[in-house]
Formats: sequence, structure tokens, C-alpha cells
Amino acid sequence: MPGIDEVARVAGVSTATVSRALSGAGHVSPTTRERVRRAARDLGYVVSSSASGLATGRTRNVGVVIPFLNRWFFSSVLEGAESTLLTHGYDLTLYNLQGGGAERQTVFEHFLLRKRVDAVIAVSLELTSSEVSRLLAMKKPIVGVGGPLPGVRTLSVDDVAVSRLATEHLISLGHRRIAHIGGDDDHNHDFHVPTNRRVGYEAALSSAGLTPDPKLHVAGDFTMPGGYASAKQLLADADNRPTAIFATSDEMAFGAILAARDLGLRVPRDLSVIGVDDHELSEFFGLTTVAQYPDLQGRLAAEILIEELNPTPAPLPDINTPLQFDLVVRSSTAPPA
Amino acid sequence: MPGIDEVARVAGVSTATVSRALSGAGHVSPTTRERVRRAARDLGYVVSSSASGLATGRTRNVGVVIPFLNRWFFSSVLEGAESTLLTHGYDLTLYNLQGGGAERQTVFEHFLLRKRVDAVIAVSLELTSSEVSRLLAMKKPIVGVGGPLPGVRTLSVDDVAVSRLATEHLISLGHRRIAHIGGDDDHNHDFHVPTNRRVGYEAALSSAGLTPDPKLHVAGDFTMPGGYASAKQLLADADNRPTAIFATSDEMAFGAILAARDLGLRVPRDLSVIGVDDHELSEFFGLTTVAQYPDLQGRLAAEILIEELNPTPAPLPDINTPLQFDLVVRSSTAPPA
DNA sequence: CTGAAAGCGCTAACAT
DNA sequence: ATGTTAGCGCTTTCAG
Repeated sequence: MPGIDEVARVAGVSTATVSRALSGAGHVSPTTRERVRRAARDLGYVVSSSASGLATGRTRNVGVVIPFLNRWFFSSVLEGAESTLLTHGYDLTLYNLQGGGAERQTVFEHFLLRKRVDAVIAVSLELTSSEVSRLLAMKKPIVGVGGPLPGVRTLSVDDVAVSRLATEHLISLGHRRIAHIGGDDDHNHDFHVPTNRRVGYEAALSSAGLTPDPKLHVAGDFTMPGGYASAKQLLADADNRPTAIFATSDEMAFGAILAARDLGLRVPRDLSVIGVDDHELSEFFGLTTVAQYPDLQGRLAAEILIEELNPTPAPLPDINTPLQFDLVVRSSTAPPA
Repeated sequence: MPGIDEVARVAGVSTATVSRALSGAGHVSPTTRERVRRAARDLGYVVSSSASGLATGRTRNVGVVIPFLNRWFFSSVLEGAESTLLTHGYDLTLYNLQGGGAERQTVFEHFLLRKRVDAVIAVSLELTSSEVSRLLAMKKPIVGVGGPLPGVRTLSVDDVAVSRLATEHLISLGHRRIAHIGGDDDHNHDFHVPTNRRVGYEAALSSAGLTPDPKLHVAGDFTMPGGYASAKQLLADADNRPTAIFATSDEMAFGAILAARDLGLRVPRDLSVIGVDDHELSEFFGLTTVAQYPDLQGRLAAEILIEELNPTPAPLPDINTPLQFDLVVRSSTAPPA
């Protein structure tokens, strides 16, 4: 494992020149640069990130704090962030943390703050203001994905608008009895997504002169089996059955579609179903949905941080950047029979 | 951001003592240790991992190279590895790389080797022997998950035995026309999982005196839509329809179940389906499957590395550790009608 | 049990 | 354009 001085010796220059030639900072003559490059390559030299990090104070490493790895939304965000960071020469250090707990504390104290990362992406995680301020005090840029964070640049869809859009689609098709599979409280601390989605749903109903019926709202857990169970419950009473279901995630919507089938109902003839996400399987299920783009969210988060880390950052987007979402109509919604 | 010397000053000791007190290495009197601890806490001191890494040559960071993030198997491995590493005080740096390509080269040259990680977990990725030997030359332990790697400790299920078990289950139920949805060549470079699974399937058939029928084998892509399409194809010819399908992944098996339903076939009365994985949704689908335990695989990989990184490592498992797998019978398999 | 001091390998002024 | 040199903040002999 050769060090920089060995490269310097072989190239016949000083270590400073090697550093400059290899990092691209500072002026080095093309010939020298080439000589250094070759020496480095021949020796199989790679810089020590610890040494370089110690000298510069920058680690070229971004921490990502994320509550789930095995859910489509989250793994998509992660994938987007990872590939962007990688192409910009940054590493990604992963912290898979749910809710609070001692583990979370540990991560903050002993990892994130350890000068291990230059910046943090917090996905659907509400940092306490003390966590945020410590990070900010260390000049570590943070960007949140999935909801507003106090004093932190965040990327999020307008959940109220998303569910209003979904609900209005059903209303415009002529539906009047529209059920909603929301999220349970377990998921609510993450930026109140379930609450906001419910608000949008009820607002859309009210605007259309419909009164939200509490019986048509059930809490789900964002999973397919959860959506299945919720839908079964909503569809149990054959007389008062809704003609449409708006599920707050595509996976729950898939469950609802399967539940309808098992009850002998045809989608969309007997029941319309709409979700939120545009999950990779939504096309397969023919699910109408409101697309959000988690991979782009991850990419964008990474790009913002990279820019902020730049010595001369370009102007950055608003502190609360609203994200795009689109209605994607497929075959799970239609006018009621 | 206080440094170690500030802690030393406040605690009234030398920096060496602070280091010893905080790291637990070397002898420090209980009183002193307590004083140092308090000083550190009061100042909000955390060690700089760059400085510590530079001084010790260890980063307490493990790299994980993994081809997919959004597939259940892989995210489960990752989750298992992450939580084990975290509880042992290691960070996890994520490299999401498929196949070969320049990106992969980059990661090896500029990241993994940058003294950034102490060890590497390679998930379902065939490292070239030059990659392996470079890593080994730098004394970086590697463990592979998902298949044998030349000269590297690996954890993997015996894919031949797995699919033999699955196929034998169907045979023992009385099935004779058993189809197989395998993997396509795109997935074959990862340790030949598809090939091995096919071998096991055919071996089981042969042992039972059945001749594998090439028409009953189709290549899949490990996804649910892929399994759906493959099953549709297998079931198209009503006269020569198989009575059972063995899919090489649970997600494809789910697709097969849905395809059967769409064709008006009842599972398991008209068609038995078995998969491999024990995916989190397998219970929901009532899928009989051969369980493997990716989260445990991730945990185990992490534990092995942590042990190997230990200055006085305990004896380690075999270079090729076979992993557990179990037949899990649910309601998707039954004797043929 | 504790302190002094020599690095770990690199970068960034500052010179030239 | 390149070299000299002083750290970056910690760990670890080596003394005591």
C-alpha cells in the first residue's frame, strides 16, 4: 500500500504536486500531471480517505437516515440518492432507523456527529430541533425528504393536494360513496402523511358537496395485506358498500383490488380503486394512482447537498421544495355501475 | 466542536488518558475515567473518525456491495447486515452496483480501496479474482453472500438442494407434470442461481423416474409480472397443462397464482404453486415455499466480519458455510385433482 | 496508572 | 508551476 510520498518519489516531484495533480486542485503542468498519474497508477496508489479527511475536514461521505429498506418508496429514494452520490464521488453511509429509541440516539451521537459524514439526508424522519441544530452547528447540510423539518431544506409532495387529486378523480367519475384507507398512527409521526392525506380526501368530498362518512374511513398500515383487510372490512356490508376506494398507498390499493376479487366484485365495474405512489407493480395491477417519484426525490436530495457542499454553491431551491405528482389513470377506476 | 485536548484540559488529564478512557483500551483508574467521561459529555465531544482512522488504520466502516435495493431478498440482507453492524459500532457504506461496467471499476478503485472500509460484504456479486486478491492484499476481510467466491468466505444456500426439495414436495403430492419458472441469463452471472435451481429441479424429476420436459421450463425475471407472464404461457395449452409450477422466486410464484386465477384455475385444486424465499407476502398469498433467511444471512455476514476484524478472532466458520432452508407448506400446494 | 511525544498520510498556505 | 512545511486530531509506544 504505497503512500503519497512514494508516488512523489517515483514521479520525481513533491508530495504537494502529487496531491494537486491527483485532486485537480491547483495548477500543475500537463506533463507533470501525466507523470504523476502514471506513477500513481503503476504503484496502485489510492488516497487514504482518513488522511485526506483529516487534512481537509471533508469526508466525501453523506449519511442517509431512513426508516425502512424493504418498502418500495424508501428503497427507491435510497437508490436515487445512492447513484447520484456515487457519480459525484460521494459515498453513502446508511442508517436504518425507525422512530425514536436509544438506537437512534446512538446514531446521532456516535456516528453522524463523528465527523463521519459531510451531510445528511433524512428520509421521512422527523428530527428533533436539537438534532437539527447540532447538525447545523457543525455546518453539516441536511435535506429532508418526505416532509417539512424545522429549519431544514426539504423535499415533499403536498399530501393534501395529492389526496385531493385522487379523490377528485373519483368524484369526477361520478362516485359518491368513496372510502378511504388511510394510515394508522404508527405512521403518523412521520410528517403526518396519513393525517394530511385524510384532510385532502375530506376537503375534496366537501368541495363536491359530499359529507365524509367516518364509516368509510379505515386505518391501514401501508402494506398489501393491510389494504386487503381494510378493504374487506369496507366492503363487508353489501348494502352500504362504497363504489370507490382511495388508498393512501399503492400497496394497500393492490390489497384492496385482491379483496374485491375475492368478494366477487369486478374492478372497476363494481369498485374503483385508486392509490398513491405509482409503485413498480401498479402497471401490472392496472392501478390508477397518483404518481410520486421517489427515485427522483432521492436524486434531487443528493444533488442539493452536493451543491451545498460545493465551495461556491449555486443558488439552491426553496427551503420547502414542492415535488411533482401526477394522476396516472389506468384500468382500476371507472364510473360507478 | 471541541477536540480531545479540550476534553483533556477540562478533565485535567493528558490527551492520551482521554483517548484511553473513552476507547476503553488501556488502564485508566475508575475515577479518572469518570471525570473524562463527564468532561466529554459536557463538551459534547465526539471523536473525529478521520483522525482516529488515520491513527489506527481502522475505519469501523464496512462496505456492502449489492446489485439491487428494491428486491425483497436484497433489502432483507441489507437490513440484517446494517442492524448487526450498527449494534457493533460499525457503519455501513452502501454500493449499489449491478454487473460489471465502468461504475463498478470506479467503486473498486476509488472507494473500497481508499481505506474507506475495513471489510466488504459482497452480495450476489461475483468479484473477479483480481478484485478479490487486491482486497485480500490490503488485509480487508471479505464475505460473500449468495454464492461461492474464489478464496473468499461465503454464505449461500445450496440451490440445487433447495429446488430439489421444492420439486420433491410436488412429486410427493402426486404431481407428474411439474413446470419450472426459472431465471433468465441476465440473472445467471450471479452465481448461476438459475442454473443450479434448474439442475435441482431436473434431478428431482429424474430420481422420481420423470423425464424433464423442456416445454415445461420457462425463463423468468424474478418479478411478479414476469412470473405472471411465464405462468400464462405454461398454462395456455389446456390439454397439456402442468398440474404444478415450481417458481424460482416467491415473487414469480405470486404472479403464477394470479395468472392461474385469471385463467379461472383454482389454486391448489387445479394448480399447485411453490416458490423459493418465504417473502414477506408469502403468507398473505398462502404460498408454499422453501424459506431462506436473507436477514439472517446479512446478520451472519456482518458477524463474521466483525469477528475477523477482531484483533484476536475466534475460529470462523467454514469457508463455504451452507445456509439453512426449510420447506414451508401453506395452501398453494395439494395433490392434483 | 498517567504523561510526553512521535507519528498516521495527506492538504494548504506560503515561498520561490 | 512546484517545493517546503506546518498542521488536521487522534492513538500509541515509551518513560516514569
